[in-house]
Amino acid sequence: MQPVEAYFMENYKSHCPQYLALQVFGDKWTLLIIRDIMIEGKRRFREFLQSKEKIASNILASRLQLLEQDGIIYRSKDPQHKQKVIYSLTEKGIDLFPILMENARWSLKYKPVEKEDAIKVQAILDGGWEKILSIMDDLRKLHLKQ
Amino acid sequence: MQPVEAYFMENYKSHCPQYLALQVFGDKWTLLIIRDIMIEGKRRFREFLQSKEKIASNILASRLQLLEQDGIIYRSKDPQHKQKVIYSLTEKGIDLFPILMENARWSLKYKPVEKEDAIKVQAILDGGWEKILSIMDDLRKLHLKQ
DNA sequence: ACAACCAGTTTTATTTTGCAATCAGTTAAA
DNA sequence: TTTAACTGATTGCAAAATAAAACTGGTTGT
Repeated sequence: MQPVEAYFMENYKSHCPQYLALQVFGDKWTLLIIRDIMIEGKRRFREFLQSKEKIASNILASRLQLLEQDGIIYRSKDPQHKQKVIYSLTEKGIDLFPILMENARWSLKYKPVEKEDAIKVQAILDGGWEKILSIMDDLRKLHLKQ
Repeated sequence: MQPVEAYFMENYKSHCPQYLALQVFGDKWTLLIIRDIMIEGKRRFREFLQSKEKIASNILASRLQLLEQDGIIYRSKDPQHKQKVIYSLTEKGIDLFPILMENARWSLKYKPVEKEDAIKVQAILDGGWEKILSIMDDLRKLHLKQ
């Protein structure tokens, strides 16, 4: 079996778009890590550990590894500090932003979202696709090496 | 503690919109059930069991129960067939449709989606919000009792 | 009466998660 | 130059969630 075929032949149970998406971020933590990168500006292991929801370090390590394997984030090392790692988004990762926004829209309507968050989200939603695309452009400038 | 306060005081780890959304559908199966109702038109326990991804009946039962508790679906009994149960979407459930569409948009771009599915999804995405809202209206006619 | 059908439940084994402690290497201060 | 603090993790263990298969009690059609 050739590599190219192998990619499309991966033993997925189905090739439904929902199923394929949930294989990547269908769990309690993955999108929270993406949120921490996109919204909170976090880039390092220790920063992710300090989120409100208190992810365990072994779970965090495994999720970061899966996200890297999936090509949603990439790791690079701080040249000044040899052991420091910086996590960045790829284009594929930045493209998850609209999903976060739809989640937020739904939560805003049906869940007890913190007032401060609600205001921020509403401002983006009011800006429509234009606003979302401009935020994604900002993320590109921050995360993609030219 | 009064009921109304109790709702807003639920012991969530945070009141971040992403976290609150993932508490409801942050797992491998929940959104696939919603997909089966919205896209495949499934309404009954046996139908959900027959999806391509082969959900186990105990998991299905637990997810349907959680979705009902969350007010995303409701159960009703077929008056003709006493033991038959019909699952329907609430407005809160129908409002998950845009999330499915954003998931699909992402998968379409980055994952090996089945061609037939890809064509259907693309047709909806080409229609923009107008198309999405009209599909949600169709779902309302089918699921919400007047 | 009997077989097929319905929505689940039970049982058991396996996998994943959560938590705390710990690790090896690197840097900064004394 | 020891020493302490910080870095991104890893390890061991218990608890919880999931998966697979068999099974249940009731209903319906023949």
